[in-house]
Formats: sequence, structure tokens, C-alpha cells
Amino acid sequence: MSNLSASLEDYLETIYEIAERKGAARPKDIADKHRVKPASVTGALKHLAEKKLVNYAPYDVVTLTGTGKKIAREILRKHNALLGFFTNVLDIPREDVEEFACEMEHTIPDRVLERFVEFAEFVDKCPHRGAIWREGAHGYFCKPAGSEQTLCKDCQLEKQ
Amino acid sequence: MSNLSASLEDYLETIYEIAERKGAARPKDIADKHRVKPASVTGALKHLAEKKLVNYAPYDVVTLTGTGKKIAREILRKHNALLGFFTNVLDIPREDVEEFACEMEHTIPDRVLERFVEFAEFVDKCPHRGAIWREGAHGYFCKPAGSEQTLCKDCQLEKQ
DNA sequence: GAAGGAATTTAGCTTAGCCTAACAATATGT
DNA sequence: ACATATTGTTAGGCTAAGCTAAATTCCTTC
Repeated sequence: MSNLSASLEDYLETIYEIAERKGAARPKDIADKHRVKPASVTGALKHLAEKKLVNYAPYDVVTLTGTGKKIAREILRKHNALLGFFTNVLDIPREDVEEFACEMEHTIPDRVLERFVEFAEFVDKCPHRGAIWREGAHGYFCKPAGSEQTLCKDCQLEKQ
Repeated sequence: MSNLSASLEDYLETIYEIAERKGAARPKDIADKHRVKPASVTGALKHLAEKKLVNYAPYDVVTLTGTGKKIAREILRKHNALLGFFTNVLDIPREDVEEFACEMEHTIPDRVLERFVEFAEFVDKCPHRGAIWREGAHGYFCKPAGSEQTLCKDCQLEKQ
């Protein structure tokens, strides 16, 4: 493993996204997206170049190496999974959780991520349930949309 | 607000827990729990004392001030909510998520935390659903325990 | 093809948070 | 009560990641 810091992982992610759109990334764009001064980007790029994750030469545009891309995609996968869970399952606006996802993506344990993905997939396949968060005052997952009951049918059945 | 770093918040939490058990905390205990050398604790304590969050005097035991306690309780509340969600809702062993919870607790947006709490409460009240995670191979939330179906009854009904 | 402006890098500084080593204070056992 | 072990503090150093200011390179436009 490369054992990157959260910050360097973020740079990788940023470069990947810019390079996807434009073919290559310029330090200025990276700095803007990362909310950092251009001088700080130079340092990060050197660090990443040492680890052979970016192709960097002074005054030239930046691209990711194969390994760099692989790692960036992995981080992006986590980022999107988290975003999917927060927006689709928990129904929280994207802008309220974007930053949080950016932090979690570096440390979330695989098992937690898997659960989140499964959950999001389920809600996707099961729109009836997924809708609850959008309607219910208390957001109980199994409360059918538009009904007054607090527990799902199966649970009510069990209580009788 | 005190605007504490994640590290200082963790110290506060650690001190709170030790002080709850023993009445006061000694630097050594704090260092051990925080996985840090005692010399590092001294620095943190001075910083926290400056902010009037701990009562600190050299070579004396450490306690929290009123404000310190208040903040510590708030962090602990988040920590426990996260732990509850991960263990009871996602059914992941405590030791696999303890560290992660310690990181998230400092940055989790209120709305996300609220959702997690609601979710955990629901699973608590709705054991039938909660049990799914313990049994299902894929962990679909609405898959009744022991059954083969992938979607909950309501959703299957809707598809017909 | 030179001048001006924008982008980039360099150099050097700052802060937080840790470390080690040496020293100081306290606690303990006989 | 005093020697020794434990605990706590100080001093100084390190690293990561940012910053500013100044120098450099590149790009554009006459």
C-alpha cells in the first residue's frame, strides 16, 4: 500500500476528476478545487510524484500514473458510495454531506462501506421503503409512506 | 464555541471517561488511553487549561470544568450514537468500528447524526427488522429473517 | 520577438501534534 | 525515613500541511 495521508488522497481524487474532464490537470485548478494556495499544490505534487502516483514535471500539466488512477478510483468509489447513502438512504441534501463524505472516505472501514452500499442498493430497488425518509416525520425506515403506523406490518403482526 | 481540534476533543472525551470512573484522571492514564506518550499529554492539558476546559496544575490530577464536561458529554453522545448505529443497525462488531467512530464524532453533521439515532431507535423497537442484518446473506434491510425474498412484502405487492 | 500578465515554483515561515531524552516531583516498600 | 521506582514536566526536535513573498517560466498579444 501507498499509505497516503487523507490530504494526499484528496489531491489524487481532485486530479483524477479534473483529468477526466480536461485530459490533464493544472496546478491552478487543483489549488482552486482543493481550496489551497498554488504553492501548496507544488509540494503535494512532488510528494505524489515521489510515490509514482502522478506524472509531474515543473511547469507541465499533471496526469495520474496507472497506480495513481487505481487509487483515485478507489477513493472516488468510496466517496460516491457515501454520498449515495447520505442522499438516497438518509435523504440529506448533497451539499450538507459532501464535505463530510470527503473526510470519511479516507478512513471508513470496508465493512461499513459495504453495508452502506447494500443499503443504498436496497433503497434503490425498493422505492416504497426508500420513500419513507422523504415523507415520514420521524423517518422510520419501515413506516409505509403516507400511513400512520410506526412499525412495519411484519413487526405489528409479531406483536399481536 | 471552543473550536477544538479533533485531537483535543478526544482528550476531553478520554478525561471525562476516566474521571467518571475514578473521580479524576492522571496524565499516565490519559496517555495510555490516547495511545500517546505522557509528554504529549502535558501539552494538550496546558492547551485545554488555557481554554478553561480542564482544571490543571502540574503534578496534580486532572478534572474537567463545567464547560469541559458539557463538551465532553456532547462528544460522547455522538460517539455512542455512532457506535449504536454501527453495531445495532449495521451489525458490525464494536472493535471494528470503535476507531472509526472516534474519527467521525468530531465532524459528523447534525443531520446525519440525527438520522443515525432515529435508525438505531427504530431497529431497537422493531426487532424483526433489526434481526435481518444478523441473518441475511446480503443484509437487505427489509428481507424478513429466514425468508428467501429480497424485497419486503409491501414492495413485492407494488410490483404486481 | 519583446513586453506584460498569468501561472508556477522556490524559499522560508508557522502551527499542531507528536516524539525522545533529561530532569523533577511524588509514591512506595522496607 | 529514605532509597528506589513511577510518574510528570521541560526542552528541543521532527513532520505534515499549510501560508506569504519573491523569483521564474510560460503564454499572449502587439
